[in-house]
Amino acid sequence: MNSNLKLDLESLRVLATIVSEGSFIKAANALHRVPSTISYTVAKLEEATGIKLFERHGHKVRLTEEGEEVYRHGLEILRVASEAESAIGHLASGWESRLRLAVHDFFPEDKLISVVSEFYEVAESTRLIVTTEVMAGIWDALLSDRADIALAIDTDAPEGSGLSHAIIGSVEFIFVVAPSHPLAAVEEPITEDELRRHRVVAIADTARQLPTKSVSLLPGQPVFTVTTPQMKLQAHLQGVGVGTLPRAMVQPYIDSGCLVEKQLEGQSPRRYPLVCAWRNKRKGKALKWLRERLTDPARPIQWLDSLYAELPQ
Amino acid sequence: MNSNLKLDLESLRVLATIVSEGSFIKAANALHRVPSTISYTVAKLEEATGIKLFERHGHKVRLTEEGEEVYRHGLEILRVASEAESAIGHLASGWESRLRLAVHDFFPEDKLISVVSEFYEVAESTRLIVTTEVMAGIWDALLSDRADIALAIDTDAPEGSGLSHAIIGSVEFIFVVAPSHPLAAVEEPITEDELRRHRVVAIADTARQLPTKSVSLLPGQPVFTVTTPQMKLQAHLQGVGVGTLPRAMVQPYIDSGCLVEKQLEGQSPRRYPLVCAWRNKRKGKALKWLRERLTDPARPIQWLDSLYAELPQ
DNA sequence: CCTGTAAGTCGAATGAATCGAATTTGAACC
DNA sequence: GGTTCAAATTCGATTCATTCGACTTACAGG
Repeated sequence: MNSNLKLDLESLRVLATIVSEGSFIKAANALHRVPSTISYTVAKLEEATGIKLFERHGHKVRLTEEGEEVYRHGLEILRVASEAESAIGHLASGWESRLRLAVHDFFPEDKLISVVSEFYEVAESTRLIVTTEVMAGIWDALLSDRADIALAIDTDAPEGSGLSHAIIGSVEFIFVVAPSHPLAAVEEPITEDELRRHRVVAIADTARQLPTKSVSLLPGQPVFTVTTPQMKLQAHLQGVGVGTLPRAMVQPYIDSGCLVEKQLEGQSPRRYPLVCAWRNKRKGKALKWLRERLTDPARPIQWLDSLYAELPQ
Repeated sequence: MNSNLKLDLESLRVLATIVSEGSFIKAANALHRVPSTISYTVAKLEEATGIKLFERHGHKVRLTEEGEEVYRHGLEILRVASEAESAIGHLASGWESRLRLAVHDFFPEDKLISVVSEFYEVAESTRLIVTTEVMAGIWDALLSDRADIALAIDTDAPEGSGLSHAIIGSVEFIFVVAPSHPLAAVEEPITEDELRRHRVVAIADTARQLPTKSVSLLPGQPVFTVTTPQMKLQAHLQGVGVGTLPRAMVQPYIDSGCLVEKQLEGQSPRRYPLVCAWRNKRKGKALKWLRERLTDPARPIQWLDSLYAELPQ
């Protein structure tokens, strides 16, 4: 029943204007048309719908009951059309319809949410899609076009891949174990031989195409692999394994005695840069805004424990 | 921001057809247009939106990312428009957009619901609004145009008011009291003098303009007024008051000994007609269908205890 | 290199939308 | 009861957007 009757938006706009203005003449003025045009359009619409829309009492007109119903439907259509027009307008002026942000798992959610809400204030019509990735997964997402912009840890972007990046801060990773864990009692610095005997907790790399990287994994070392930072933290707390975590994430537990920081032989606490990366071909305004917001030195975001200035070297 | 860009449904229909058919040519055939018209319309739409909708690879054409977004919005608009067209089509063919049915409180809900579901099978586009009224409230609703059709008890329609009605059954009202109530022990028939001493339960009349009627209320008799039949029934069960109720409603309680039927002096059990009434000016198809369904002798509805045939006189 | 298919361009024809002037209609006022 | 005013409608003329059809361009596949 794909009704043969064909409405057109212009007639509905005229109808809506007549109703809101109160008379054909006023509608004509509002629409910069001559009154007879309004009459013509109404007659055409009545012809098309087969419904008498107005009761003519000489020089006064009033919507009929059915006319009112048509008017209501018309308003609904116009509302939807107007929303679409607005969204399309944004599109045309360079705002993407969606922007995909890939974020390294370690970036704290609360900071992210506040940036997202700033984003929506300027880019209502762009829907932001945030995914989390781990390690090389971030770069993989950018390169395989699953993301338009990314927040990563470490600058290990593949060469000549059409990606740009800016350093926006740094994060200190430290080695922690539960107080009940055997390593807690071992004298510092812990040697590689000692370390090798204990299970390490690693987060599964989400890269699908790039080779996965192993961070501070010793050959022959037993590994417990988890999928989220929260699971890794839990594993540490319960002594299931050991490994490095951002200082900002574990400091509260160290303070309360639930975790113990240990120095490793030949490995001072390591600082990695936090970077914002993007495909340098893309030009949309939403991408531009988000990139500039994230990399603006004047409005730094305290992502983890540290700011750019603290990055050594 | 009431965007200056003016979409038109025809262009969107063309866009949708191109996408669903897969090429300009096939769209042209489907729309009974010549191919160049399709080109023209697309160019016009691209001009209007300021967005390149298609990527031209020689003689193959594919939606751009933005084009896809416009297409999606277009589909949404067309969907809403099509729904409206369908509803307007129904309106034009005489189906009201709404039908207001006023029902006397005593009509059982389960029977009503089954009629309503039959109604919606034939009249999807008409929304049925059911209200309940008490006594003269029913006629008041019809007369003051708060209802289009009504189910009432007793035929006391005001004269010459433009209403018609048909008798669709009858209902027997009987006098009942709780076994614990003083009247339960009184010898039948109960005299007016005896009756006058006990509180009667009445349902508040919902009429707003017509004079309210008092049914079997004796002068000087104390009254407990409630708003629903269920409350009246409860009042009877708990011995708060006495009065008449439809036999169909109280029979289970009589059977289980929770209520006792008593004969009143000079007042045999009374039968009242059930009537369907409507304003005889109204002409919509939904009203016609519902009126015919409710008054069809071939498909009687067992509203309360009785059918039309049982009405005395 | 040809052939077939699809899209785009252009000029001409068509007819729907708009205009403006004249007419009708009813309400308001004297 | 007549006059005036305001609003809607009718009608003929005009314009301009839409459509057509013939032609051109671009590419894919044999």
